[in-house]
Amino acid sequence: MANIRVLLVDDHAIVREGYRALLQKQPNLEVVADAKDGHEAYMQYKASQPDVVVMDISMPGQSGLEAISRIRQYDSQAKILVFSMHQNPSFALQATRAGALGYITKSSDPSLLIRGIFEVMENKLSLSPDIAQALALEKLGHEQTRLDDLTVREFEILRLLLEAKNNQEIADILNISPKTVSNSHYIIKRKLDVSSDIELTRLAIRMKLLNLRDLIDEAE
Amino acid sequence: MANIRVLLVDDHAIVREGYRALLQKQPNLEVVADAKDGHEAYMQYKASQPDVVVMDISMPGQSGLEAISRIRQYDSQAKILVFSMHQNPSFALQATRAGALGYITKSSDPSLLIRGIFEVMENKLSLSPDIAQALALEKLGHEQTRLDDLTVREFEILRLLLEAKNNQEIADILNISPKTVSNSHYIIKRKLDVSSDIELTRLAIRMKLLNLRDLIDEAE
DNA sequence: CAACAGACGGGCAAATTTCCCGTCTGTGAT
DNA sequence: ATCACAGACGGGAAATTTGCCCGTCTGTTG
Repeated sequence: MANIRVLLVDDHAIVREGYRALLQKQPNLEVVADAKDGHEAYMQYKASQPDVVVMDISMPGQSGLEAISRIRQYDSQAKILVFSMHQNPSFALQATRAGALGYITKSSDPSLLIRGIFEVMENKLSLSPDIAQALALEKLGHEQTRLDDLTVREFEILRLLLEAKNNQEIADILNISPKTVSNSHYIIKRKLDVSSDIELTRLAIRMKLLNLRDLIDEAE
Repeated sequence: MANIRVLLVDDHAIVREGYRALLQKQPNLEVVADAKDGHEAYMQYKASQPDVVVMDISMPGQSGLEAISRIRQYDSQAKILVFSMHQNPSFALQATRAGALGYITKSSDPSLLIRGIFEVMENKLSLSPDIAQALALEKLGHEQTRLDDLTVREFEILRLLLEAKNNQEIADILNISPKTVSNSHYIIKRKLDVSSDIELTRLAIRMKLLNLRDLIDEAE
C-alpha cells in the first residue's frame, strides 16, 4: 500500500525535525510538509493534501484549534491528530470538538504517536491512554467539568487571555471585534464562576491550563 | 539569667503546639502566650509583654506584616522574629522593613529558630542562611528587584489581591477605603510593570509570591 | 424547515481603572 | 527646630471595562 502522507505542525523547528526523523524511520510514513503555525498549516494542507495532519495545538498566536476548524472547513474529511504537551483532558475534548480525530500527549511513548497516525488514517478515534483514562474519569463525573462548558471559541479566547493579551490583541489575532472578546471574557468568567481575573488565573493554574513550566522558566 | 519570654503567633493550632513543645524543651525559653492572627498577636503582646515574638506572616486576613507594624508602634523596642514558609527574600525584606529583627524559614533546621530567638533577644539581626544568601545575591543585582520597589503596605495589599479578594474585602481587612485599595492596586501594577491582573498573577507566580502548593491542593 | 447552538457584536448603565492631586504623619538630616 | 522627603490615605474626573441584555447570521440536526 502507498505511504501515508503526513503534514507536521509544530512551532518549534527542533521538534519538527525530531519528529520528522522519527516518522521517516517508519516504513509506511512519509512527511510531505511541515508548518510552524496555524496559518501555515492551513496553507500547507491545501498545497500538499496530506493523508494525516499531526499538529501541536499550543502555538503562538493563531492556535491549533483554530487551524483545525479551518482545515476541516476546507476538507471535512481531513484527518487530524493532535499531538500536545497538555495532559489536561479538556484540551482533548476541545480538540475533538474542533474536529480532531485523535489526541496523543507528547509524554507518551513515541510508538503511540505512530499508532495514532495509523488509527486516524483508518478514521478511527485515537487517544493516548492517559488522556483516555482522564476523559473516562471525567465522564464519570469525578472531576473538573466546568472547563468543558466553554465552547471551542471561548476556550480559545481564554487561552489568549491567559497569555495576558489584551482585548485588542486578541481581536487582531482572531479577526473579531474587541467587543466580542470582551463579551466572551465575561461569559468565560461567568461559566467558570469566578469574579476576577486573578481568580481566573488561579483557576487556570489549578486546571492546568497554564503551564507552570513555561511560566516559571528559571525555576528554583 | 531569667528565661526569655516568647509570644508565638501562627494561624495553625497544630503548628503552635508543635513549636511550643519544641521551645519549651529549651531551658532558657518560655512560651508565655500565643495568638492565631495579627490582631490577637497585638493584644497578647500588650497583655504579656514578651521578650521576643515569633511570628508567622502568612495568616488569613490581617497579615503578620500589619501586626509587626502595630506592635512596633506600640513598643518601638519590640523584638520580632519572623518564622515563615516563604523562601522568597522579598518577604524577608518587607518583614524587616515593617520592623522585624529576624527572618527564619520554616524549612530551616529547628536549631536555627532557637538560635534566632537568642540573637534577636540581643538585638541582633537574625536571618536563616538560605535567606541571607538569597538577599546577598539580590543585593548583587543578580535577580528580581522589582518586588522590592513596593512599600510594605503595597506588598500587603498585593498579597490580599492575590487571594482574589475584592477591594471592599481588602478595605475591610485593612480598615482603609476601597478607593485606597484601588489606588494601590494601580500603583502596584505600575511598579511591577504589568498591565493586567492576569499578568500580575503570572508575575506573582514567577516571583513565588503565590504558593503553588496551596493553590493546587489536589495536584497531579 | 423548525429548532437550536454558537459566533459575533451593538447598547448602555454601573463599576473600575487610571491618572493626578492634596492632605497628614513619621523620620532623618541639618 | 525645621526642612525635606517618603509613605499612607483618599478625593476628583475622564477613560475604559464590566455586566448583562439583545439581535443578527451562520451551520447543524432531527
